[in-house]
Formats: sequence, C-alpha cells, structure tokens
Amino acid sequence: MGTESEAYTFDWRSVCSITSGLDVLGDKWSLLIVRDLIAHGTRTYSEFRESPEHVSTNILADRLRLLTSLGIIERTNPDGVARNNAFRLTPSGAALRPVLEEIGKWSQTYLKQFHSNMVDSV
Amino acid sequence: MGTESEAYTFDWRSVCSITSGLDVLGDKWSLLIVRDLIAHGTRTYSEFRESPEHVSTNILADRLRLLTSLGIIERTNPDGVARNNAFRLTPSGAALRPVLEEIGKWSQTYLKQFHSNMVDSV
DNA sequence: CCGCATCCGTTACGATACTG
DNA sequence: CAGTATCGTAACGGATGCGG
Repeated sequence: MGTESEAYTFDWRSVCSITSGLDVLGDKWSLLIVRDLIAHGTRTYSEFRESPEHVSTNILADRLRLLTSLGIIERTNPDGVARNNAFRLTPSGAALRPVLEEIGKWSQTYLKQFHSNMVDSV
Repeated sequence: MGTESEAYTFDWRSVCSITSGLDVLGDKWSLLIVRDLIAHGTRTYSEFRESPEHVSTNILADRLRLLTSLGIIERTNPDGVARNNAFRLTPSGAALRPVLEEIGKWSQTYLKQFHSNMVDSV
C-alpha cells in the first residue's frame, strides 16, 4: 500500500460521544503519546521510543500519523524534513489533560492493590 | 480451555499510573460497559448486547470476566445462576465516571468536526 | 430463550530487519 | 534518525452451537 497517507477513515460505532472518543483514543498507545507531550512539551520520534513502555516503531509511526490527521498533535516544523522534527500538542491534544489526570487518579486509587509499585505521573 | 477462569494475569508495561490504567481499560469496549452501568444502574448480558455498538458475545463475556476480576463490576446475585443475573458497578467502577465525563466532553468539543451527528451521553 | 464457549476468517499488534 | 517491510502472534468480530 501507499507509503504516504492522509485520510484516515473512521468507522464511528455510534453517535455516542464517549464511544467516539474511544473510537479514536481507545487503545493502549495513543494517550501515552499525549502523556509524553504533556510531560515534555515537544518530543521527537526517537524520544517517544525511549519512554519506558517501549512502543514499537510501526505502532508509533501509525499513531503519530493518526493523531496528526485528527489535529491532536502537529509537527513543530511542518515544512521541514522529518529528521529532528519534533511533535507537540495542538489545543485539541492539550485538552486531553483532564482525561489523563482522571485515569491516573483512578489507577492510583483502585489499581494499586494489583500493581504495588505503581507511581504518580503527569 | 477451562470453562471457569479467575486469575487474569496482567503484564504491566511500566510503573506509570496512566499506563496501568490503559493496560486495563485501554480498549474500545471496557469503558462502554461501565458507561451502560452508569446510565442504567444494572445490566444483564443481553441488555449489554442491545447497546447501539453491538459488541460480539465473546468480547462481552471476556470483558465482563476481566472487569469482575478487577473488582470494577460485580453480579447483583453473586451466588445465583447466570441467567438474568445482572451486573452493577462496584465503588471502583463508579469512580470511573469522571473519566467517562472528560472523554465525552473532549469528544463533543474536538471530534464533532469529524463526526457531525455526535450526541451527548452519560 | 439466555448466557455464554467454540470455531474461524480477518484485522491489529509487536519484534526485528532494513532503507533513504 | 525516522520511518517502512516483513512476518509471526494475538485480538477481534460474526456465526453458530449448546447447556441450563
């Protein structure tokens, strides 16, 4: 298939806003990219790779493309070459902070019994 | 494999609380089960199936088992037969309400341009 | 009927190797 | 350094079967 792609086509499962949010963000990696950008401001491809969860390259590239196409993240130098061209949050992406905060608070309260060495974040 | 199973074993990707939350809830279905229980109080297996997203039976059974094993949901009649034995939220599950609210608010603000007939919920 | 388990084709994921 | 190609594995999703 094409090496370049815009136009992610979404199959929205229903008109429910929660469902639609999960259609986009309901996976194990997308919100971690947002987390890294909240924590660090900008982040290059290889810096994302250094995060402790160690996302694989194809998943990372796919999610960066997806989040970019939805206007959640963007390149810091849109017209530059990819090399050392970092990503940052758009206002849409920055608005995900409360989602991450609530997930973090819930996990610390209700998941610690299953995962004792858990730690704060964001 | 076994018809009965407790003991879901989790591979926590890191000590980050957000990551751990996504290890558990980072998929397209688990939080929709929680949504239905917030909206309706209790819900039987077949009632979950009637939700507009139409989860398939094996996924639903798997998620109900997972959420139960983590103490997020429970049977209304723990010692009764499965038939017409509804599920409800535990305090842990009820505490996920702010997560769903934030996802819903974000989607209504930033996803409506991609999904115009989206609607409120929870 | 209701609550699943099983089967099976399709899609997504994940590790690694490789390229401009 | 920023990805893409490949390929084996796991998850998903629909259909169906089956016991209670």
